[in-house]
Amino acid sequence: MTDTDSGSGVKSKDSALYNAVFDAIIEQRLLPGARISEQTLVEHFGVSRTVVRKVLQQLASDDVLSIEVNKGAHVALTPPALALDYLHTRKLLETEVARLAAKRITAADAKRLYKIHARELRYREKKERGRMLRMSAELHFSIAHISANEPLCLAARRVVSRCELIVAQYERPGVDQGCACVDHGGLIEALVTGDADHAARVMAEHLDGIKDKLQLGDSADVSHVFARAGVDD
Amino acid sequence: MTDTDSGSGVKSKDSALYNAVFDAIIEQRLLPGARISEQTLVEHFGVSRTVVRKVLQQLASDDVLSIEVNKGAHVALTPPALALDYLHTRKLLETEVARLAAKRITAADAKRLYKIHARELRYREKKERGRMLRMSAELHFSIAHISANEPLCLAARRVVSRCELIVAQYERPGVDQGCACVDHGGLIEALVTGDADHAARVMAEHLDGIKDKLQLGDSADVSHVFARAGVDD
DNA sequence: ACAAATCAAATTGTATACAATATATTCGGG
DNA sequence: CCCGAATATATTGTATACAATTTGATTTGT
Repeated sequence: MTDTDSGSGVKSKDSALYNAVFDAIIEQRLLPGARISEQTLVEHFGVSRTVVRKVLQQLASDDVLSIEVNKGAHVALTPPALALDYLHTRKLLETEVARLAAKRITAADAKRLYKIHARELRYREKKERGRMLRMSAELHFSIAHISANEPLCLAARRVVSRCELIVAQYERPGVDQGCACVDHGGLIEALVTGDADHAARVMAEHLDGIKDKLQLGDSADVSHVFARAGVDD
Repeated sequence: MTDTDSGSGVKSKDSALYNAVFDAIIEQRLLPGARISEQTLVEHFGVSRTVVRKVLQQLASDDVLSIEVNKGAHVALTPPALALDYLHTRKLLETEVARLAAKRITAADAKRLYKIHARELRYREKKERGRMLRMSAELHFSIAHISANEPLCLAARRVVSRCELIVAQYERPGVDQGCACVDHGGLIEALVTGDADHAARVMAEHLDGIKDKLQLGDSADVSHVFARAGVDD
């Protein structure tokens, strides 16, 4: 996202902090459930708690972290049932995003998308999983932006962000995962076609593909958390 | 909304302030564009600017007011093009809400909806327009709640709220307006049917009805602002 | 009298200080 | 040795103080 500033009262100083934390979360350097203390951010960024707290509130309203009273901020942790709701909502929003984007996409837009996709693939090569995920999200944000419907775009952004966390939480350990980012090429092609229904269909398939790679079936199963075993406490 | 507290770090003290401002906006005691100074809220509610500012941020993230740096908070003002985007997004979200709600609605849920609708009609009788609008919004919130999809519900809530402001801004002065709240009876009936597609269709028609009552056609037309004429420039 | 510049008041942004709560540690008992 | 209560530490919530910016009034010049 280029302009995190626009919209509601965010000074550029803040957005550095916002972006730093946001990126850390999306790139899985901070995993779901991880605590984020105010003090840490204060020391790391040299700003007062006032602005730290403001940014944390922002991130909470953007669905990537949750704040509990007197307990502080944690990277959002999503129970299986809620995860399904997010995936459902994401599909609703992003299929419509795809429809609108297909109708409005310009050559310049397409070029930007391909550029992001290229970067994504490059990080994939270099095994820089975090950066790859960041680019994947960026691609979805950019498509939402092209839809040129601000409220839809913002809603999509929230849901997409949270779904990145859901992937982090529920992805099958073994699976190459590839993030289904190979789909992205086809998705962009579908958009440039200009066929709204086709684009929506491809987006839907892409999202179904992501869902299928998750381990959400049996809600009680958290065994994969201890997958890299051998470690006794 | 019963529990504004849950979700992200809001202490009950705050939600009194939040609800007061939110209601004032929805009930059109504060019209789009109206300035909301921090000092005013501090004096009226006996809390510090810290919590006032926090609540204002919340309201901004809920799309009912906008905050500009160094200029403070204003009740959200929506340009015509953006209004159309909101109406479009609302339709997308609320038709899906209707679908899910139809599948999940219980007898108790239906009873609650009818109760709200009754109150709405009563305020309509008493010509208490503000309260009526509040109930109208409450009804839509409740339906969203029944859908039992949290992210969808929250997104719908934001968009519905903002659309109330859009109505306030663009409603034709003469038209009885009735808020199309007479539709609500039929909407509830459609939901209790349990037929998801039917419910979605009725919701869509309801929203189209609201849109038709607005003066959004020619984006450059702001003449109605000076409708109660006699005033030459 | 009107316009522009200057100054004063008010309002918002940020930092810090204090209060309340939660977490970690220590000490005592079983 | 382990468990629980009490205390100490750390962290969050709130209020206040100071800085920066904006807004409105006053003054000055033409």
